[in-house]
Amino acid sequence: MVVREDRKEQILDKAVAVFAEKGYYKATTALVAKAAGVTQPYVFHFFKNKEELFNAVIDRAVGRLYDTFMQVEAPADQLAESMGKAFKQILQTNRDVMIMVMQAHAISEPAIRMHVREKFRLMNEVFIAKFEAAGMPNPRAAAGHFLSIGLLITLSDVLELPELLQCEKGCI
Amino acid sequence: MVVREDRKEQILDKAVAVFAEKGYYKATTALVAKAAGVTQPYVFHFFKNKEELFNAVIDRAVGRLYDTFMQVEAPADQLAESMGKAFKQILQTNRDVMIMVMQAHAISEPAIRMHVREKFRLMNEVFIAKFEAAGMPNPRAAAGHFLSIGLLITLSDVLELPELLQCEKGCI
DNA sequence: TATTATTTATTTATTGATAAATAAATGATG
DNA sequence: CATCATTTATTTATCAATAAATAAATAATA
Repeated sequence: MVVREDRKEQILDKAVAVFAEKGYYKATTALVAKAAGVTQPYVFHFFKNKEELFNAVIDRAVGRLYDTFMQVEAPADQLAESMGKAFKQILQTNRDVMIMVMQAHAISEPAIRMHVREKFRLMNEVFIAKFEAAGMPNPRAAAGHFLSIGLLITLSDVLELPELLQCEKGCI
Repeated sequence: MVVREDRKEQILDKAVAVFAEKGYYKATTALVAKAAGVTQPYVFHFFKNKEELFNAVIDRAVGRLYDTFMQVEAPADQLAESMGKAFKQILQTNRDVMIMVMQAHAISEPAIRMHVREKFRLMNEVFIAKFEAAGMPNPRAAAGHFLSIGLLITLSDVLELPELLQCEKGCI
């Protein structure tokens, strides 16, 4: 027997990996439950439905990404590169989080779509602010480019095509 | 009554829109059938299963993208920009094709994943060759960057967040 | 402190819906 | 009438979600 909040955290914790590996539709609530060590119906004791579960997991995941990027400190001319490295670092330390967030826009469920949209809108705003504060010349362009790198890294990782990131001299 | 091949083409033709709008899992074979003006079970007369249908649709879609990019002619120093514009053009003229291809890697079905992987591997190769032939300095980097722009444009479009592409001076 | 009441955690069993896929029947046409 | 096109009817499987039941923990009270 575990107190409610702990159990909920535990489910959220384990769900990321399931959603990242299987994708929203193939990630059954039974699989999430199993990963968390509880029974399938019990998941619905904490989350109204599967969509709400997913959105809660997304909240945490985006929070993680957010924290990591906010920690990056570098002079304007190196910030973009440092942030890019942070992306690759996250892929190594928190792969599930990255994969899940960077593929979330492919889910057509309206409630999820709306939620994901808001997350990306916010992330973009935050990135622009950070790049701007660092005194970068084109913060909006940099933010967009930064996101696009995240998408490419994820694509490369998911499809197991490292050559997509491979370029001439050290690259990214 | 229509001859077999025509009907098959018709199904493939209509399926793109359904897959693009709904995503693989929410795009039921019934919806595809309805869009093509046939009954649901009849779809299986042309495709062994849903996965095969999807892969066939992807083949066509990638072919379209391929054709469009191959048509782009520009001197080395303007090629990247011209290709970027081609992306945006495709989004306007063949939105479904673009959306579908650029989100296909989020499908976890092994047979589809493998197929999509091969398509991207090939596209990347082709892009590199094109950039190289044009005499661009870093063809691999350019190809990767090019793909990443495609991903970002798609994200921006799907989430209805035009600001992700908005940057300081005209942009992309 | 022993006993009872009440809450909180969790499971088992079940339902209803959806969707892919198969098989059998019907219709058209050369 | 034989062949190809197409539909109707049906099966099977999967899964989210609900409901009912059990077990464990905590609180109340005598």
